[in-house]
Amino acid sequence: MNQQGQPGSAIEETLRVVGDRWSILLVRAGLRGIRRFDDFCDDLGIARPVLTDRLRRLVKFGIFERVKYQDKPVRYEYRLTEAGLALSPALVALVRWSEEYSQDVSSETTLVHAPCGTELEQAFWCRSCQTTFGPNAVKGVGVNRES
Amino acid sequence: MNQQGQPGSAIEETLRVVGDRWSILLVRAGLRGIRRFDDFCDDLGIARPVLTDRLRRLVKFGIFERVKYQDKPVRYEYRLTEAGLALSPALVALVRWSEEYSQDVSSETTLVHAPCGTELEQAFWCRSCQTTFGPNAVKGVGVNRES
DNA sequence: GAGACTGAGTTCGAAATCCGAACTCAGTAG
DNA sequence: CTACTGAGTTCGGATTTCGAACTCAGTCTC
Repeated sequence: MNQQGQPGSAIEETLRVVGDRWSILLVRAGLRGIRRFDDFCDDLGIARPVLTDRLRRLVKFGIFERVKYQDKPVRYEYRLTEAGLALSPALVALVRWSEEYSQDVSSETTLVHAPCGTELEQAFWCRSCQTTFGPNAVKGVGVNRES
Repeated sequence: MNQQGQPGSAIEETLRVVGDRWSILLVRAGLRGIRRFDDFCDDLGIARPVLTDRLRRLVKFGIFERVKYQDKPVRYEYRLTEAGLALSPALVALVRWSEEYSQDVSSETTLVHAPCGTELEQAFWCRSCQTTFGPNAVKGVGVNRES
């Protein structure tokens, strides 16, 4: 799929799992506390067969886990794993982008620093330099073009 | 599409544009300096008709722009707009997640702080508190579950 | 103990997308 | 005149997606 033996297959792999219209929305729903099949279904308006498939895939890749939460009629629910929770920075970045650049929709500031209510910004942090910096100082996504 | 009149339609809108296997990869390619139709095609291994469609959509939503770069035979190329560049935090978050959690692939650390070479971390920044903080202190994605 | 209900899925056929391979079309180079 | 390039289009077949309806085990209500 990637012609030249370049690196970068990791995201391709990841996007194959998470790179569709629903998966990220499912993670977001998970973060909002939704756990049960029908609730995902109602909340997102996703078709049931698709939901079945996505959840199975997300479980397989360790983003959700299927947990029995009751015995009498055996019932399972889906919870975000640690790996799933770890997707939240990506989610936050997307939400922020949406608010800033997505046309049409009313862009209200919804993401804030909980303690103080200020709109948050996102930055990269270097623990050895003890500084924050922006995307231009990142090497590896590709800003180092070698064309 | 969203049953209850909840907020959060902004990301849905965004994911309808960017939430497929190729669009994010296209942005990443753009960041790596790729600009021309055939180069996108070769680099990603994407089918031509799909590439045509994706680029058109991304242009329509202001992520790429179609720029004439030569006259004799008129030729156009695709460049990331400011909005497109602004997707890089999301991309970085995804790459980082991939490196850390994606199974199988060799996870080499590819994202570093360019000046010093240290692996970067990602944080949220509050300009009024002048601090960085993690996802748990964010209000709005949903970490404030009310269950 | 018959009927309705619940949660978590399956099954179905129609509609939309995706794919690779081959084709187009304008302009250039030899 | 022929070959080549860049940027697409066209084609038919394969794969996904969809909504609506169905299943199935267990439970609750009378």
